[in-house]
Amino acid sequence: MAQEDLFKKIISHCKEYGFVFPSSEIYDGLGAVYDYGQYGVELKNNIRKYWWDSMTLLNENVVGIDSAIFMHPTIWKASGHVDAFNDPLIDNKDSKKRYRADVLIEEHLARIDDKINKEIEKAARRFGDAFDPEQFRSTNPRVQEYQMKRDATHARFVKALNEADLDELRQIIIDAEIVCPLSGTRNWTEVRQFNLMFATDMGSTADGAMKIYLRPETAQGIFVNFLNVQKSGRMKIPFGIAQTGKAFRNEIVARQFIFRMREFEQMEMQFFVRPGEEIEWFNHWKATRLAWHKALGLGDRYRFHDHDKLAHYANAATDIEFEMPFGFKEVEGIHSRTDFDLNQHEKYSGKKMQYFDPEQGQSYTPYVIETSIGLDRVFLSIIAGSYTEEILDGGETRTLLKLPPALAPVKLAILPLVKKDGLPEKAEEILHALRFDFRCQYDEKDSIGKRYRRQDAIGTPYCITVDHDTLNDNSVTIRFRDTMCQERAPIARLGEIIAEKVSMKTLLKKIND
RNA sequence: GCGAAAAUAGCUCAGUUGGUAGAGCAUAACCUUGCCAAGGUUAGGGUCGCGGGUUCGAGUCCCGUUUUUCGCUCCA
Repeated sequence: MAQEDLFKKIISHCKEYGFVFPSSEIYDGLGAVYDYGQYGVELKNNIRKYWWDSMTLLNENVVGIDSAIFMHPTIWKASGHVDAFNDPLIDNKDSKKRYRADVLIEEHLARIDDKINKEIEKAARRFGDAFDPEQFRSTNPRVQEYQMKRDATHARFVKALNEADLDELRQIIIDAEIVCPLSGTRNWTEVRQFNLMFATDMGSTADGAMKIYLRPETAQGIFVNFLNVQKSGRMKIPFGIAQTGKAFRNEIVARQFIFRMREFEQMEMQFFVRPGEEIEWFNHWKATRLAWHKALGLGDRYRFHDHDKLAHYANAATDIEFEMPFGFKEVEGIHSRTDFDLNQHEKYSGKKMQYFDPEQGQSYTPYVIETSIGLDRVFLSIIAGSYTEEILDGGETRTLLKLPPALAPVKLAILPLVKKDGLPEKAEEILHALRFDFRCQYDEKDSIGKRYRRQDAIGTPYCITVDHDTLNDNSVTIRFRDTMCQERAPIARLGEIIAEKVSMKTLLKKIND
């Protein structure tokens, strides 16, 4: 099956079986926003719990918080989001390529620098040892001309950036005769600003209303609470703070189903360490996080993608990528963020963001290892990794989700073989005993085979079938989703048998295997 | 945001040179049956994405718009 077809089938399956619906569908939908349905929400909640428990139960030095989506606007200046999420973009009408206007101008300036340097190198070869580059630079007419042009453009550029003057940015590109690297033409559109943060007003709309942003990441809620948690929890370095929650980005292009949404959920953990020990911990979390993914049993579909080009604050970064139907895609990022964030908040807030280390007898700003994972992306990876179409002996196709049992929305279906002879009553009796422990479904409609397939489609790992023998010996059959095999078991032992298979504990233990 | 393609029932899709809207599966009820999507009878569900235009008449032709997919672009 072509990968593209597979992706379409997965999207259809998600809608048809109540996992994911397009938002506001009866009003034509809302771009890149999706709702989770009755089974989707269970799966999503289970994934979140798996992550949360793996962080806060398996690491005694990791605790959780839940910070607000609204935060003080200065936080986003300190984090760099106000600047970095405001890209001035310009399109070339001929090549249809889009560029960042500021990058085009910076590249133009760099080309002038190259020309100047080449002139200097040429002169150096000509004049030999007696050559004074600085004197040449300040006297040679050609270099002077380049330099003047460069300085003039640079001055206008800086001014335009500071004043966010988009028309002036475009004018600089036109005046400097910058051409599209692809088409070679100067046929440019207007420069447009795309702010990737959603903004709203807090307080009255009269004077004094404050423009605030919906958080584009949950990490900053952790950084600003770093000292609150450390002091109130008597935490000692190294320690971590975990948080899950919604984040919002006004993506220019948001596509590929729930892979890139404008409203999405992150699961982030910031781990605070001693400066100098960050690479060791970076490697520790890299291994730990990959093990978490692999414990799901979706096969060898993960890989690391180390960043060659690091963000200005990072000294190591890697992604964990999953092989989606549309290629290997980032599901989780692991970054060594140095002390950048805490330093920034110290600078902007004026509050000391340091930790006194009793063992070292001194204060320092901790370094941070971040693990940042997209809940919706994990959801997609699990659906994509477990969606299976199986050709049976009869030539029929069976569609099933081979979900990890601990994450399955429904753990157990309880099915009377026939809708008479007291079997439904017996089945309901079993249902009422087990539903305190497991999400169960009762179904008596249609043939038993059809009911099995319905459960396969939503990934229910086990079906309990009540037959005529049940009435005599109080035993039932357990039918397994992946193999379609059946085993007979006494009703009294069902709870214990199923619990062992579907508990979060069983999944968590696999991380260390 | 640009370009291309698409949009008909919950899903997958037919729909002839323009002439009253169809199938399979799914859903619900009943009968029959009973271990892997069985059969029968019946029912519900679509102003054909939306808005204009051409026409006696538009699912079909034209324009606009929205949404989706693919490519470009962006991705802390």
